Amino acid sequence: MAGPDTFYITTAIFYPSPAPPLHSLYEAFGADVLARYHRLLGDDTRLLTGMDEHSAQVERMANDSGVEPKPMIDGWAATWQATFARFGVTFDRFIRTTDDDHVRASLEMVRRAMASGDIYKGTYAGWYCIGDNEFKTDAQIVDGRCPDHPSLELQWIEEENYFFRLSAYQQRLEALYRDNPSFCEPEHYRNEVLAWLREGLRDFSISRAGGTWGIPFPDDPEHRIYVWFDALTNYLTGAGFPDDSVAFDRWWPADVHVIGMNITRFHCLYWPAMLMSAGIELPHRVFAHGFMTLRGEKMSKTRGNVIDPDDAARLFGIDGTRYLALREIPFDRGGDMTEEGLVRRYNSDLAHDFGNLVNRAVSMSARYLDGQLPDLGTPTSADEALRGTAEAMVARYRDAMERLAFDEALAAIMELTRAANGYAESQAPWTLNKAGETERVGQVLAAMAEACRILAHLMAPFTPSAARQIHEQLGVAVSYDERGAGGPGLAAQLAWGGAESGPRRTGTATPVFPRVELPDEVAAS
RNA sequence: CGCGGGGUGGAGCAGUGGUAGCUCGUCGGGCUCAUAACCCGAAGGUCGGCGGUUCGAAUCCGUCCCCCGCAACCA
Repeated sequence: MAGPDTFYITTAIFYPSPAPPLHSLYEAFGADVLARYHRLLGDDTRLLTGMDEHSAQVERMANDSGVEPKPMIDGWAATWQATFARFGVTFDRFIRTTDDDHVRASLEMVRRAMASGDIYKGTYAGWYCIGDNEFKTDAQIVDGRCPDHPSLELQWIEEENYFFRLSAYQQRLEALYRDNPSFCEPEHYRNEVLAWLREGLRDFSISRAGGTWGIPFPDDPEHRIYVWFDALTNYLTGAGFPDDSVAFDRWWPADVHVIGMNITRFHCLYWPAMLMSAGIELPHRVFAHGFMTLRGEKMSKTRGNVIDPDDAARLFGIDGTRYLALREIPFDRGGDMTEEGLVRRYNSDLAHDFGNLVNRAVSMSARYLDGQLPDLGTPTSADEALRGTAEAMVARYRDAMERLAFDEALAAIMELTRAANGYAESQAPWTLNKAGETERVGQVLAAMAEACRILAHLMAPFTPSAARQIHEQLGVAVSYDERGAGGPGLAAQLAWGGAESGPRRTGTATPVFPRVELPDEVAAS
């Protein structure tokens, strides 16, 4: 491992809709925090996200509206990209499965599977709804009918399809999980995958006949490539496959695919088999995150309880929204949220504990020291204790970040924050100032500012613009860019008394996370 | 018996054999630098039920009950 390491992160590609709801952004937040963290570490980092555009639903919606699918989703994709960017998601590419290079990548993957003898023509049989123009699985059928078109008789249709020989990969996938169980994390979702593996793998259909929306199957234009060889392949396209071998060698294999827990079957069984068939290295790991619920209910369009991220941002700001999503909903298992809980968490963590800590340090520095912050000086035992807590929390944070345990990383931040507030209380610089002990006042405020400087670095992946504002108020010259790249490396920045600390002039104390009130209409609902 | 996850003080969680911890909330006190913030202390749990193993179980075994996810617009 010489030179800067590369780190390639992907999100799943999202199912098309006019604009992203908060629960889709949740996955992007997690991936972005990880990307920013790796940039801060000094890794050469790439974040890929995008949209899965070749769905029957898209074709149908376009037909219903009397428009072509492509122009319709061009607008949707533009909105998604703009929203992601607005919420600070620093993707390097927003891939669309209609992109030309992606079409080439998908075709190449099918060709390679064919060359390996893993594709054959078989019969796909099932109940077909002429209202949806799509096959329905048993579980989708209610009382023998399509729930969306109960007046129509389902048709039993047998169709010639191409199949991928997943069954041939049973032993190789078993070996994969035996030798490298962390390929799929966290463990509770891996257990489910292992259970599927024990049940035995069945070949899956990779084409659909008819239709014009989708990538034509190689040498058989009557068929379109069905979702798997189209969607999953995006991770390769995003790394340069198949045209740019220099980029591909650099980025592939991906370090982590961040996905939702509903698609582990495809990423943890189908995908590695497809890559084995194509003779391509496997990604290092697939990380499945849990889902967020609102007041105990799954978010869905039908229930009408999806959250518009801009509504959240109006109340909590972009940074606050990012923070709350990852703090309230443990990434590895999901969780429930309520409006009251979010407001309480925001005020408690960001406004009252963290924001207020920074505000106390900066305003006392201005008031007692005329903004001239001295060096840390010779530490007292209280100073040493604060430093010890800082070092312990940095270690805990880094361990948690490696595991994508963002809620734990944030808990470590809050523990250091509380320790710093306690330090302020016990050292009482306001009392020292009255007693004229100006040297000790400077030392205490320098220690508080040092804790804040480190805390802002730890917060930076989660709340990038707030972290920047805090560093400005502390008088710290940040050397990394808006995306978190180009700094001196996190190890140096996080050391107590390390890079970017020392004597300096502090700025004006301005609340970075103003307290918020629960809006009446939300409180009443 | 489809497959997974989970049931711990008011809420959300940690805790895989040996005095039950954390955050929020509640109550009391302190401080006054600060965003009516901060700090300290207290109350509150027979760890879903029953049975078993053990000197000793939230923690191991058995069984039962309940909730959630895996299939549907949806991450």
